[in-house]
Amino acid sequence: MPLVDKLDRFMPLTNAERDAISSCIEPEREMQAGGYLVRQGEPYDGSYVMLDGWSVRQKYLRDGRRQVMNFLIRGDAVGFAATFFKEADHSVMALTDIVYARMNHERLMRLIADNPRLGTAMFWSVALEEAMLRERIVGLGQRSAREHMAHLIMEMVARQRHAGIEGAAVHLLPINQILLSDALGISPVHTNRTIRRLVLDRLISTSPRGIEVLDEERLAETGDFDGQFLHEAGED
Amino acid sequence: MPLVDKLDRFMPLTNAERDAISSCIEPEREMQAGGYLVRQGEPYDGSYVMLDGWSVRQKYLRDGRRQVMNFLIRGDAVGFAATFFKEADHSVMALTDIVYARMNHERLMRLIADNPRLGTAMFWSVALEEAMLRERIVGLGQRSAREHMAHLIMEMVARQRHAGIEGAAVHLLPINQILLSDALGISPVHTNRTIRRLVLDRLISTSPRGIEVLDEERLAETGDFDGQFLHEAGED
DNA sequence: CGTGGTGTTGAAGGAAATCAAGCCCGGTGG
DNA sequence: CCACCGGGCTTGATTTCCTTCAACACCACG
Repeated sequence: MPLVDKLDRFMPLTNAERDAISSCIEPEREMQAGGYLVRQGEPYDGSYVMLDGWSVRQKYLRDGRRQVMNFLIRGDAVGFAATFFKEADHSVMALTDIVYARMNHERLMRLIADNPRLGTAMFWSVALEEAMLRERIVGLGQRSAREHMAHLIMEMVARQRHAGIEGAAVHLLPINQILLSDALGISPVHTNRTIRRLVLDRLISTSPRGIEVLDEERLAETGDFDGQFLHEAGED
Repeated sequence: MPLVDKLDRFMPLTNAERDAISSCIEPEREMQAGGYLVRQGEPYDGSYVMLDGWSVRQKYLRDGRRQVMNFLIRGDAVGFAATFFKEADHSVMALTDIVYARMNHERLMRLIADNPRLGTAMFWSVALEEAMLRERIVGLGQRSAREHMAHLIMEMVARQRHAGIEGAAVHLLPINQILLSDALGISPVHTNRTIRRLVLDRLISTSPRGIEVLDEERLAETGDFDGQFLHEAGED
């Protein structure tokens, strides 16, 4: 199970622990691109795990502007900490057709109570999400469009790799330029120019299906990306 | 205890629960302005609660640029979820002389195991932190300097009010313009001009000690601030 | 009475937004 | 079959916001 694998990356779990978490995951469901896992302004319906496909976490302002917080892939949890809020302050929308599962929250909380190690692992997962938000803040606040874009692409490559998504699909992002511009906080036109320049410099290439990374090393360099913030290796 | 009061705002706690949490808080300590609770690149030393004064959560890039994530006041937890990381990806620095306390993390985790309601409350606190980070992302990505500044000031006013900091001090922020510029992701010069314009419009006033809010309603309006994201009222 | 940190303001330059036009391509319908 | 349409991508020209550079005022402090 993707979530179990993700936690295992941080803290090797016993088989019993793996089974325990898995037992909180309800049967798989599917959703079409454009569907919502969480709707801004409405109550949380529960918490979920992404099993396949891409989603986006985004927030609309009253006047229609949109900010993309993050992209979600296999193994990412949705609304785990936030279910306690009475209504969602942002949305989570399926970007492609996705496979996901509901988590039985009560059961999970009970398991955490019985096994503190699982609690630690879940807290780690929440802290990881926070670290990614902080990285987006740094990108938006301090980095130029070019740096920020390079950083975001590298982040997605690294996350997909961690999630065990390998092969040709690794580098392809199902993200169009409008979406990307709302993630980087810049206009679509400027997004396009920035992409073109990265292509010209042979750092990435584009195709109708998305962006492909050509030179990871130089892309990481231009984005000042080091992956440390993903806390790849666990503490112990 | 400020942390207890904060959790209590979300989910009314029994006296036993209040005592339980308080029992995890070690004796008060003090730190001078400029000291560090968490140092970027070094291991977490533990987790803390702010009891008085102001701190700032910030991250430095390799080339010296700095981004401020957030300001911390009474009742805010530091490093609660993140202690599990092997090293900190950001710093928390005392902005004024502060009073704080260490949390006994193991004991707290054990209490959470024994009382799921406490776990829920702690998760809520973490989710609240996340919500504030998301709001900073929206501000940096979509709002103009003027909107963002108005929003940030209103956020700090609301948070201080929630933390029970009343009276004349409510509106005064011990934040200089350089710090503010690193929070808003703009240059110090532009920060100054933006402040001046807010003063000219009689939304705020400045004094050697900081910023004072003159017209909360119009300031909230120009910042598109609604406070919903602070999830003031608990779910039930 | 210098000295350094902070705030303020003007002028010039640059990064990104906006406005505008045209392209490619897949879908749809006459 | 082809005309038409719309969504996404691309590029040029102009404008706006913000940065950078520079100078100076203020004040706490040694």
